[in-house]
Amino acid sequence: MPDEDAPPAELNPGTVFEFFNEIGIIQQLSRAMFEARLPDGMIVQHFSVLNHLIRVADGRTPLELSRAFQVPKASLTNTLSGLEKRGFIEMRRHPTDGRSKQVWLTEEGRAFREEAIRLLVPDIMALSDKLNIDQLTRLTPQLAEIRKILDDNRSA
Amino acid sequence: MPDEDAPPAELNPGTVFEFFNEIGIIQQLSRAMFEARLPDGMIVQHFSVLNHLIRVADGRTPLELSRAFQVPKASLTNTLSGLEKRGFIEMRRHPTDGRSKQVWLTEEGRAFREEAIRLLVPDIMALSDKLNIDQLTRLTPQLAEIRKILDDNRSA
DNA sequence: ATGATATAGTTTGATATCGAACTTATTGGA
DNA sequence: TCCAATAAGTTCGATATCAAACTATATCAT
Repeated sequence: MPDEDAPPAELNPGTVFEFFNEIGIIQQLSRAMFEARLPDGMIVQHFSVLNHLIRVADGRTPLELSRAFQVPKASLTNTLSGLEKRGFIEMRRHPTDGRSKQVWLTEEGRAFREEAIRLLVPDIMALSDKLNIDQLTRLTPQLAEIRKILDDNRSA
Repeated sequence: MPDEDAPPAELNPGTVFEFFNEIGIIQQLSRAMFEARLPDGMIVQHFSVLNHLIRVADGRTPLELSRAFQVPKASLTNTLSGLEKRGFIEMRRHPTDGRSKQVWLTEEGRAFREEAIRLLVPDIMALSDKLNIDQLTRLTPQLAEIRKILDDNRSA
């Protein structure tokens, strides 16, 4: 059965829905691909945190991280405790705000991230044969733009 | 040894990471947005199944659905039991294969989906003011292409 | 026909997610 | 100063996810 009475072609909710549907499947597949290469019980979220601490700088607070990843702070508590248990990060008291903490990378954490990347590269290279990297490079900023709009919309 | 022909300069793994990172955040945000409008304990996966059964046709088997959504069949078992408990689907024996089952929509299921869409449309319309729908329309087939590559790569 | 193998779906158990309540610390106003 | 309101992080409980083992059925080779 087709949709309701023809709305203006571009405002069809199905268009938006299809877009998010593709996003969801890609996320599912890429997560599985990454996690297959990570050792033990490490999951993408663990790796993402290490990566973020390298890219931005360590010493971030849990709240900063939860905002960066758009997940509830309770989820971060869990992720960070996993990383701490493995000795990849250190939680220190915040120097000026007693309520807060800082997340610092350990040497083991840095080394693990490098090793993880080394393990991932072959997969990515194999994909690169098939993926159009130019296309990916063009898509990323467009996705970032959409992500920002969704994020603003959320808090609005 | 493989040839050492100059690799394209863009083969930086970071490019691919960034792409998947944006995908992940958009997925997170859009899921939260949809679920905020769904009643009770309904989650996106429930809605997606109803939607798929309408779009394709009901009478699909659980395995077909798990392939369509790229999730393990054990996850589908759980999702389907939630839908069945709410009376939105009926599980029937497969007419020719005793190992299998068929998933049929009930009237309640169809009605619920229509109602859910009605509740989602205002959000999507609000977004449409800010999102560039033409851009979205251009992006979707490109994402579908990437999704196919990832999917093939998975089973290969 | 018959046993071996493969397939559809469920169960189980372990972990991830995350809203809500809670604890502790900071801030701001009187 | 004091206390009410706010903020950072944790705990708790309920649910989702999913690999591995399991059950039941089908298919294939001999």
